[in-house]
Amino acid sequence: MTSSTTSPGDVVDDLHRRGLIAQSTDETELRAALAAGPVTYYCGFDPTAPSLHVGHLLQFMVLRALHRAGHQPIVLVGGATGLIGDPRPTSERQLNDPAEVARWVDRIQRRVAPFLDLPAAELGLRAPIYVNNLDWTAPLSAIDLLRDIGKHFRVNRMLAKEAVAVRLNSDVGISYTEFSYQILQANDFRELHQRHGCTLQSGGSDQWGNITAGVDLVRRTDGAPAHALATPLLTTADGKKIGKTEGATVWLDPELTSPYAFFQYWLGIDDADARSWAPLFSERPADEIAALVASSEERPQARELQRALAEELTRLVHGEDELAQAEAAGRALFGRDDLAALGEGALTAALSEAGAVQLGPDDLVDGALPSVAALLQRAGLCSSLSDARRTVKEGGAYLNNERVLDADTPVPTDAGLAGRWVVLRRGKRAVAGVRLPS
RNA sequence: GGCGGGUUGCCCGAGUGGCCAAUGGGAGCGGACUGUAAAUCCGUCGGCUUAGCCUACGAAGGUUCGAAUCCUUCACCCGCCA
Repeated sequence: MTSSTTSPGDVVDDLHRRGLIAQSTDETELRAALAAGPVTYYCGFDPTAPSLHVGHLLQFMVLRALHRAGHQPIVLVGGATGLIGDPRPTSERQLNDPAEVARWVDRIQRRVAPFLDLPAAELGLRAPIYVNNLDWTAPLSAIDLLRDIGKHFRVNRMLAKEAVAVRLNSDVGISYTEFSYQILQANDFRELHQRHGCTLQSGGSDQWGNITAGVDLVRRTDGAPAHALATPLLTTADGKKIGKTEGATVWLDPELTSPYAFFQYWLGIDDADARSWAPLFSERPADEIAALVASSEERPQARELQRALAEELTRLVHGEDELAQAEAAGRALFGRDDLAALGEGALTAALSEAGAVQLGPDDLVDGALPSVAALLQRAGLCSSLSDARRTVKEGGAYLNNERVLDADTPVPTDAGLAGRWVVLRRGKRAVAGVRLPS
C-alpha cells in the first residue's frame, strides 16, 4: 500500500487536489463537520446490471479517501431504487425483473466489499456498513410515503431538478415512476441519518439533484445538518463514457471482465485520459503522480502512467495475485517473443487469462479441425460466422501470430503449440486460446 | 374523452408501392501509419450451408404480381384541446 491515512479535516483538501470534488454543499460547514470528528457518510449504487463498472470505481476512490481519514462509510446497494429507475436524460428505463434485481444486489455486494474491507482491517479503521434500501423501502405503504415523506416535497422544486427538467423538455417525457425516484433516494439519506447518524452523501454529479433532495429532507424532518459531495462526470478526451472498450463495458466483476482484460483496459487508455485521470484514480502521493505525468509527456511510448494506473487499480479490484497473472499474460501475448518459444505453462496461464476454449473430440469433422472462422467464433472473438469471415477478409485475423488468408480452410493439425494450444487473435489486441483435442 | 403528430438497423436520421438489407452521420470493428495512445486515411458494419437464401422498418391482419412505403385494428410515445 502506497497510501497513508489523512487527518479527518484535511481530507477535503486531498479530494480537491485529486479533482474528486465537482460540487459540494457549503464547504466551510462540511470541513468543520469533518474536522470535528468521525462523520458517517454514504454512497449508493443501483443494481442496473450484474456488476458495477469502471465508472463506479470513482465513487470508491471517494469512499476510500474519507474512510482513510477516519470516517465511517456506509455502502448502499439500491435494491429498491433499482426497481424504480433513476431518470436518464435520453429515455425512460426498462423496468427489470425484481428477482433479477435481487440477484444483482447480492452479486454486487459480494464483489464490492473488499474495496473497503482490506484497508479497514489493516489500518484499524471503522468497519464499513453495508445496507440495501429495499429493507426500509419495501415495507413503506403508499399512505406512509405520501403522508410522511411526500408532504416535504414541493413539486415545483422536483420539476426543477435537472434530471427531470431535461426529460420534460424532451419528447420522451417522464413517467410518474421515474419522477418519484428522487423521493426514494432522499428517503434513503433520511433513513440512514436516523439509523446510523449519517450526515454526508457522495455520488456522481449526475446524482446531484437526488443527493440534494436528501440533504433537504434530512434537514427538514430531522432538523440536522447534512452535507453532500459530488464527483465530476468523467468522459474520455473525445467525449465518450469511461470504461467502454471494443463496444463492451469494463466490469468490476472478474466473471464479466477478466482481470487480464481489466488490466489491458487501463494500459490502453490514451495519453490525455491517463494524465487527467491519474490523480482521480491513483492513491499515490501527489509528487509521485506528478513525476509519472511528466514522464508520460517526455516518453509517452513507455506508457509508465498507464501501467501505474493499470497496476494500482487491478490490485484494488482483483487483488495482488490476479494482478501478477494479468501482467504475466500481457507480457506473454504482447511480448516480442516468438509464441512457439513459450512453454506450456506460460501459454496456459496467459491464455486462460485472455480467454480460452477447449475443443473436444466431437469438434472434429472427419478427423479435421474446424475452420478458422468457426474457431474465431467459438473463441468469442467474432460474434458470428459472417463476422469471422469478414474479419479474415479484412486481414484482421491471426493464427499463432500469422495473418489468416482463408476463413474456411480447416486449421492445420500441426498448428498446435506447446500443450496443443492455438493462439487466435483479432486485430491488435483481442487474443484467445483454443486448446486442440489430443 | 376529442384532435393532430410520431414509432426505421447499436444511436441519430433519410426513405411515402418495385432500382431497399434500406441514403447519410455517429459509434463499433478491421487495415495502413504509430507507442497495445491520439489524429488521419482506407475498408467494413442483420444472419446463414455466402455471388444464393432467410429474417427485418412498433404488433397483428389486409390490398397488390410486388409494401418500410397503401388500408384496418391494437400497443406505446409526444403535443394541443376538454
